[in-house]
Amino acid sequence: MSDQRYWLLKSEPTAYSFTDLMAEPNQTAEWDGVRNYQARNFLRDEISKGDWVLFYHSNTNPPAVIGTAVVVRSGYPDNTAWDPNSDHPDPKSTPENPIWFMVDIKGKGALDYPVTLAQIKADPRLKDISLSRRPRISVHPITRMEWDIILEMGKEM
DNA sequence: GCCAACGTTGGC
DNA sequence: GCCAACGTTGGC
Repeated sequence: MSDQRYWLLKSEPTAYSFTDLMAEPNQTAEWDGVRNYQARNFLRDEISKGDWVLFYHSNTNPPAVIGTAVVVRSGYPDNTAWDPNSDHPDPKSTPENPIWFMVDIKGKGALDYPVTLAQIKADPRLKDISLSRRPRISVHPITRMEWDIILEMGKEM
């Protein structure tokens, strides 16, 4: 709790959108289905309750940060991995030896305006953002400065 | 829908 | 443990 951290989580809106999150009871949902080891390590080891989250829509036009959320439960085993009826079953992961982890997040609010990937890439202050440097990971740490800049951009036309 | 980037798998 | 083949992500 003492070390406030900031993250960017990607989701394909056709699979799960920010609107879906805000429609959940208490605007809270499990962030499950991550099946990438680097992202898993962040979820298991680093994301903590109370951390802030930028919710990013990927594989859509345009890709953009669309809202904010807060982590309400730190990393714990992703039980959808051993549910054969889930969208992302992985029989190698078991309750005794879980491979995959998830967190719970609570949606806070949409930005006034989405901040597009093009805007992020065009801003020299954001040239080092993990989103640009490490494509295809669904969990990115961001800095407080990057958080502030993107939220500010989300209030402007 | 194309395809670049990169992670994962599996033969050897 | 190397690395080619294959699969996936995700911008465009």
